[in-house]
Amino acid sequence: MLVFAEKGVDASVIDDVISTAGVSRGTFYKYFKSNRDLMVAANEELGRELLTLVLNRVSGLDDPAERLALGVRLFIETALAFPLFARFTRSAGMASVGPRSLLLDYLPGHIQDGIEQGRFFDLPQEVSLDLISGGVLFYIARSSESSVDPEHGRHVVAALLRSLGLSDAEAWRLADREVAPMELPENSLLRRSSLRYRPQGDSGEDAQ
Amino acid sequence: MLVFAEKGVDASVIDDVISTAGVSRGTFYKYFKSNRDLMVAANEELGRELLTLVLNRVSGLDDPAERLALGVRLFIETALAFPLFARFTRSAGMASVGPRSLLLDYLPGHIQDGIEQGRFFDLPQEVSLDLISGGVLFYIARSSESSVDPEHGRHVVAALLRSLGLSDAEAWRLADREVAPMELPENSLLRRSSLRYRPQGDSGEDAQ
Amino acid sequence: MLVFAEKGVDASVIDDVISTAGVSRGTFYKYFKSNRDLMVAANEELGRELLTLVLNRVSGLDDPAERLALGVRLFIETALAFPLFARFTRSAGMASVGPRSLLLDYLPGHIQDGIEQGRFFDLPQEVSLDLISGGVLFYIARSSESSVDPEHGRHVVAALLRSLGLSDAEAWRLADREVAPMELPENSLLRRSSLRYRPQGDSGEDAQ
Amino acid sequence: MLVFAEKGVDASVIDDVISTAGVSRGTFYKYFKSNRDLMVAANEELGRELLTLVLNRVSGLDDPAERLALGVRLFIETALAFPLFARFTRSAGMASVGPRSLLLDYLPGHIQDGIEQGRFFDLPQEVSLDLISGGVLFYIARSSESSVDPEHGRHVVAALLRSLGLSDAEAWRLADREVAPMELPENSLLRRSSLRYRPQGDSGEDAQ
DNA sequence: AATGAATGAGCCTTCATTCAT
DNA sequence: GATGAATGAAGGCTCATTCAT
Repeated sequence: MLVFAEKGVDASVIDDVISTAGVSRGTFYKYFKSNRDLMVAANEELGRELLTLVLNRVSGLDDPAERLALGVRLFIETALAFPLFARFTRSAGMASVGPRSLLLDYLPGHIQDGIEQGRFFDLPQEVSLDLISGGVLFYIARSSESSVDPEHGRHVVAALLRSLGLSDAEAWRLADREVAPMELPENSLLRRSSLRYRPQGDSGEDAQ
Repeated sequence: MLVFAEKGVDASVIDDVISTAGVSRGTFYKYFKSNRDLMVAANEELGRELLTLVLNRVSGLDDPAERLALGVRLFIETALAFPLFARFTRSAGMASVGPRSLLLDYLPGHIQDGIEQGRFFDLPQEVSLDLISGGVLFYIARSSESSVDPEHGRHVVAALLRSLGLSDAEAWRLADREVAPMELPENSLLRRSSLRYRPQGDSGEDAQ
Repeated sequence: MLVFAEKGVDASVIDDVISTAGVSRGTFYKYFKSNRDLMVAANEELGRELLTLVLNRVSGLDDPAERLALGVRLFIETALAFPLFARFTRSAGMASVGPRSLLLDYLPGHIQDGIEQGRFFDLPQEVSLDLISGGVLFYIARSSESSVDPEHGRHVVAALLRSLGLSDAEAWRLADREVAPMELPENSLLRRSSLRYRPQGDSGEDAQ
Repeated sequence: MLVFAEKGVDASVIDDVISTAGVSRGTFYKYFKSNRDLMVAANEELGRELLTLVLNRVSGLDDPAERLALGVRLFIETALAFPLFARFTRSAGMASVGPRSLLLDYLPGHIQDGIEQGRFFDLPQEVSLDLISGGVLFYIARSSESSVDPEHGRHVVAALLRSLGLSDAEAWRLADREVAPMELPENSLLRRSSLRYRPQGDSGEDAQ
């Protein structure tokens, strides 16, 4: 994560990876077939971690709109709390929201529920996903380039809820809730790597 | 554009560029300092082209919401009509919506007008931009990976308008208009390059 | 001369040459077959210039030791007075004292005379040339790297005369004379180019 | 050494170096950052080798003039005995006598001693160095271009001693001694590379 | 199981030289 | 006679990958 966040996913690496990991070339190849392999693995591991936590927090809620709102808020707040995560997400670019990603696992169910319960308009599923993924990713990416107003996360969520069909009042009611920060498990990948993270100046050069 | 669309911006090229362009190595370096230089130039040229056309179509309209709606629709429809454009946009990834991009030049004015005229909620400007840029980019990117229902462009626009504060009815009124396709000038970069474009199977490997 | 002095003879050039000369690529090739061609031409022209002047100054003297001493002093003093010349000489390296060079044209006759008149020991001609060329070149080269004590030119000449067989007293008598600076003709290559010369920091990188 | 001697230091190589060394491109860059890097390293290694041997031979002598004479003779004789060394030295040009070179490490001490003991005139140190370095380098360079009379090495040494202040008789007494050839250690860089050296015709093209 | 030296394909970049205008 | 766009050979350098130890 440290390397991908800093260099971008496509800027060559392996040497950086192994030196950052304190591991030999040979060892790297014992565990990963290629660089992208590692990136995919890291992405999946990270996704699994976050998804589990989000689902824990969300599973008790009846209202799909509330589940969706809270989930997206948690995602955004985690990105703000862990710049490494925001940076990694930006580097992974649209791949981070690709087929095997957290958001795409998490969202469709809640959206579908919302439509069935009449809380959301009957938008085509893909369109909803594009809007949410795109909006969230851009907001997070921006947060890793310049500092963003942390309150704006609520605006993002409210706007997304409105686009799905909620009234402004309703949208704000859900978006405005206080949200306790995620509690990462002791050995969490994100927690461990964030400990070593020292953000570098952003050249913007290799950004996606 | 042909090369960037096919290979992705970061899968290095130059050799492909010059053979596609039918130009020698030395000539390339006479005009561009690096590969990324070329990409930036192409992106800017393309942006200039489209922006000009969009502004022509939009400048007569009084309602900022209408201007925004039409502009975004035109952008989306152009991407669907010119797969090369969609593909290029996906390859350029978030860079295509970066600081010097079409959308960021086009949008802020209209959004601001809309807020001042009371048509839009008073969202933070950046949040609006994130939502629109992100949503549109994701929709276009998806259109270049698999085929999308061309009607969904209207859904995207309607949803964005709702998120900005329009009622559903109002949003649909604007999003549902018929839109005449863009008429690219004879010597347009996009038109000329599209003539040579034969979409390739998408490996997904290097996709952003 | 400006370019060769600055970049060194082997560091690639032509582009620098033509831009310094304010001349087009094509024009360059009309007059010179290659870069080295130009360098040889410049070296010859410069040599001719200096040789003419030295011979004028020296031809009236009967004593071959005196002729040699004055000639070498003039060469050295010119190098100190025209840093461009010193720099160029250093860049040309041993080539500047190569087969077609000033010194090799100038010296042998006087040395031979000196031997025949019993002023010099009967050293092998080549050995004398090595000592004089080598010593002078190194002194000049050093002067273009760091500043040297201008008085040391006399020491060089005195030492060379001693090595050829003169007594220390005799050597100093000849080496210590005041020497009027060379008067370069109006259109002299060296004078004209020196006008434009602004010494750059010496990296020492490409130095010979 | 083989490559530098043959091609000259500035006629770029790497490809020649690695094919001569029977080593891959990557391996080259594992050990040296650039071509010049390698050249510097070779020069230093060679210098270290010779300096060690010379010091061994010279350290027992009380008379600094004798030490200097023997050292220079050894240097010259080694160059004549190992044409590769002569050729390499010529190619390295003035760099071979540059700041980190053998001669500059070796000479100053003895010269200083000589002055203090009244054997040498009180020449400025740099001037002595210029004369000795320049004279010796030129003699060696010439030996690698055409064949030189091996006896002339003595003339060079005698002349240098005279220039430093010794009488002709004294100079010859020291310069004329028989000198046993240097005994290079088994694994000496110079010895090993000389084994593979087959001198090529000298085009003179790239000569320094 | 870990190591890291070695490999070489792949790409980038420069620059001498040509030649149509 | 002068120009400068175009060329492409020549070399530089990096980095993913292999493999003997």
